[in-house]
Amino acid sequence: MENTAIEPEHSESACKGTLRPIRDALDILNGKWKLPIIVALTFGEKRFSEIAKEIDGITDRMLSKELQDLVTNGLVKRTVEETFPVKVTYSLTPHSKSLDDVIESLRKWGILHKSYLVNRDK
Amino acid sequence: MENTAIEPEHSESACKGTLRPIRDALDILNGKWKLPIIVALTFGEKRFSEIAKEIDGITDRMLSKELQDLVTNGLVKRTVEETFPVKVTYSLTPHSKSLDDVIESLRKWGILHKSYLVNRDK
DNA sequence: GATAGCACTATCCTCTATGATAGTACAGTA
DNA sequence: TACTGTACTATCATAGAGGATAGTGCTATC
Repeated sequence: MENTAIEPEHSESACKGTLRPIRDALDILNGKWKLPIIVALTFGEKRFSEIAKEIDGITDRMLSKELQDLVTNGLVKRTVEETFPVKVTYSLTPHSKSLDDVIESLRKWGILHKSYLVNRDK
Repeated sequence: MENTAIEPEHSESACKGTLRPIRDALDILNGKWKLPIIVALTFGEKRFSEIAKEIDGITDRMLSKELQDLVTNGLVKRTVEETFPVKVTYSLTPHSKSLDDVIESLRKWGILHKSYLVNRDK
């Protein structure tokens, strides 16, 4: 057993190295609503009910919870204007703007996938 | 009430138009494992157990199930070599290669997010 | 003969994401 | 006075994602 396919135990595989940041990203962006919420806010700051109106099917409960998550992770800023009644506004942070490429590539791929399905099913 | 902010009911908001393909994409790529599996296969075709080795934490059951999903959606090709014993190989399809941009942007953002966290917490 | 690898499948179980519904406190409007 | 809008929170329920464990039929290896 002098040379049973020596594994490079010192340097992990390139694959694992690539996988790590991707899994980190997915941990933050997981779920059905986080990216849609961020996308909605790329069109400008919005109030709670305005976001709800843009995203079909989301419930108040989900929107509230996901917004909190996003604020905690530094991806959304919550601003309260001390008027009567208070006005609450949500907007993107510089950090969430760095998601532009992710969003754009996902959008393009969504379109591509749809046309793929059309071609396949005919 | 002659002009109470007429909504453009004919043309939906730009926001909703952008959201649709993104939600389509997320529907296909959802879950913890699909993208990691595709990433693993970008490093070349692999056998079942080889994929399992690259992706920490995945169980056989999940890998099997997710691979089936991916094959169904045209994102992975399953090849059986009729040797003894049979050798099963998984590889990407041309269509899944169109995910390159998504994966690369996600990888970059994962790295960026990590350094964001480091800067924020100090 | 025992064990290990391969590519799975079958059960069972738990937990979390998501959904449905209702309620709150206040203000403005008809 | 009744209703609506705003920005939520609370409670309850459920489907399904995901995990743990074991088994299968075959072969190759110790």
